[in-house]
Amino acid sequence: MSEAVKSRNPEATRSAILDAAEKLFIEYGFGRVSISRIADKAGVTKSLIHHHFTTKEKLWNQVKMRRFEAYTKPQRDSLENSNTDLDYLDQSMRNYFNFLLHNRDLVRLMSWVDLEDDLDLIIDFQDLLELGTARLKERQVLGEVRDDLDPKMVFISLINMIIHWFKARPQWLGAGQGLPDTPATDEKYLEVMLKVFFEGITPRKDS
Amino acid sequence: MSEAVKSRNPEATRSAILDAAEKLFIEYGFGRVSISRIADKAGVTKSLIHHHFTTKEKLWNQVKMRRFEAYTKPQRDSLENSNTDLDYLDQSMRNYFNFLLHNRDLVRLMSWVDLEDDLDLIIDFQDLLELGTARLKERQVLGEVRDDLDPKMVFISLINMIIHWFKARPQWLGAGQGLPDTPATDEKYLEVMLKVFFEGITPRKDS
DNA sequence: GAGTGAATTGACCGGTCGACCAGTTAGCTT
DNA sequence: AAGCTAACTGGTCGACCGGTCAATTCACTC
Repeated sequence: MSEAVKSRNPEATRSAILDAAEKLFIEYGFGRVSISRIADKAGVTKSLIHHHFTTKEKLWNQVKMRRFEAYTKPQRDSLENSNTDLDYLDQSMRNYFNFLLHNRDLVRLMSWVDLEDDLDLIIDFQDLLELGTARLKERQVLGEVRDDLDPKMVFISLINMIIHWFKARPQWLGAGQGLPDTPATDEKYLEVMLKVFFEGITPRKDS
Repeated sequence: MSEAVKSRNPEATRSAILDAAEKLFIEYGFGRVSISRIADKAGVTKSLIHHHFTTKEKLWNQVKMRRFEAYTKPQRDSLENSNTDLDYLDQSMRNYFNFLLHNRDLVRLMSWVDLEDDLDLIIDFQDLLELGTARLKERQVLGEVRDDLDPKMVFISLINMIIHWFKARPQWLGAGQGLPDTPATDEKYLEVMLKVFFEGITPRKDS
């Protein structure tokens, strides 16, 4: 113990509890995780968790909030950025894809949240939807995007193609057979998806 | 009681239990549902559930199996069908979309299963992936589908666009604001998605 | 350095969990 | 009608659940 460690550090224990809870909740889901288990993993007494978070349900909320805020904020910033030509959109999608690739536990968390009905968290997604739609509309008036497509729906189907790749990834890659679980597979999906998407939204000159 | 009802009907009680368990598991997830609750809903004693299914985990497996078999079988039949021109593919996708639209609890069940790691169920999906890919390949050699696209990935992104619409539907439609929760919204998404998809996979003549 | 309030502890609560088991009952075979 | 097997019941088990509480310990202020 060369470092002088404060024997009391409420903020550190708080986040230690949140870290442990996050890992367990994401892995097993709220219902299958007990407070004692979280306490063990965090190296803390059960009562201390109740002291800091009152109830299991509230702890779960804090876990979700903390993680989602770190997610939606940079996402929103990115969408609010001014430059939105198609090359930039392409790059944004790649960024988003790679972000989820390296934050698969976040995707899992989103899946759990989908299955509950947490109204608080939905609002953030509405914001993102509005922003993304606005960006697509800008391109539409410039004639770079087919004008017979509702931009809102285009944005949603785009997001769906990306997110659901990671949500259902174990299913497609699973069981050894089928697709190999390598970065190359992710890359291949990304390329095909982008090709289909951009070819699909840009207007045709022929026929 | 005009009907003569057998006082013992093991097959009926079995499926009564399965029905009750299915509804509860799909709604709240495995971890949040207790055997007693299932017993109550099924109008049956707790012990009887253990008699028929031994353990809670095994009951959950039976629930999943029963529901997924009823799902994958017609799906496989449809994909094995001979006619596979693009119009037919279009119709298949509409059918699949509408099927999920009227079986949203099945989508929920799929979401729960995604979050666990049930290796048994994955195999069925592998089969469907192979079949769908083969169908797309047939069209590719005929020049109806761009040949720079990996058919496997095309099929996956197609499925992703459909399934994830229903998985994330509450999120997009939620909170009152945003998109209205009406059949018209589903219809609109379907149309945009199909337009983008077909435009995206067919070869261009220009440039 | 006395006092104060939050951090932390361990013991404990009633309730419910999944599972088990001994015993009863009904439907079938012969 | 006897006998057997599977369906079904009620009671009970120990473990663990989420949550509470009183008591202790520490870091800080004045």
